[in-house]
Amino acid sequence: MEVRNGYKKRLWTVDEDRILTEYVQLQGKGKWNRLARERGLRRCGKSCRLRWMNYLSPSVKHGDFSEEEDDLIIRLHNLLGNRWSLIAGRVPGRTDNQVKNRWNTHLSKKLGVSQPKGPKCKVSATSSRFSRHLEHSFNTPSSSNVKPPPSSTDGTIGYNVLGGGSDDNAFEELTMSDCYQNLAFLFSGDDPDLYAMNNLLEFQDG
DNA sequence: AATGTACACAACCGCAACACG
DNA sequence: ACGTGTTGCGGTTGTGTACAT
Repeated sequence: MEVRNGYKKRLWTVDEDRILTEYVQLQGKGKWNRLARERGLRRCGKSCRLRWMNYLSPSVKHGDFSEEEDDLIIRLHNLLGNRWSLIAGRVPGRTDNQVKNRWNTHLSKKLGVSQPKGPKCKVSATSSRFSRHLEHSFNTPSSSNVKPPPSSTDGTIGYNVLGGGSDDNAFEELTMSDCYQNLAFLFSGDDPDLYAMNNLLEFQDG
């Protein structure tokens, strides 16, 4: 087994889980590096954080995905691309890792979607940053990642500019009905990313 | 029963952004 | 303004297991 940076890649033991859980119950989340040092865990802080967020946290739902969850993920992915944390935020009890795994192992095959290749089309993480990204992208048509909006002569009103990476799928066209279908159930929330997307679609439409 | 293979999921990595002194 | 430590993200890879041969 490979050992890097003094840490092994291995599954968490019951004891390690217990130590981590006790620490979070006492000290709260955060300071993951300190936890690893103080409790003598041979894990890096990032590993501790991931274990808590993806598995030990009481808010994490375990077990099979329901059809409703699958459907939600598919629709969100259609709209947002590989923005797993944002998608996971709208699938109650599921983490970004779970959603990502679900997509990669089940849903992409089910839909016959090829895995993205080539240069990544990574969008900044936070909502506000993403909103700025969208704004910037459409103010600067020469941007390497985002094509300028085409003229709307074919019923296309929006583009999935957040796509998973390859040029082939990064700008998947969304028809009017696609967009409305996707957006209708999403805009009950107040996510600024989706608000930005809504503005984009209005811009396209107008 | 032993071995090989495919699949699902857990865990790690690199990077970028953020927080704070 | 800068440096350092921390957090969060998406992509990738290792591990365990079910199934086939």
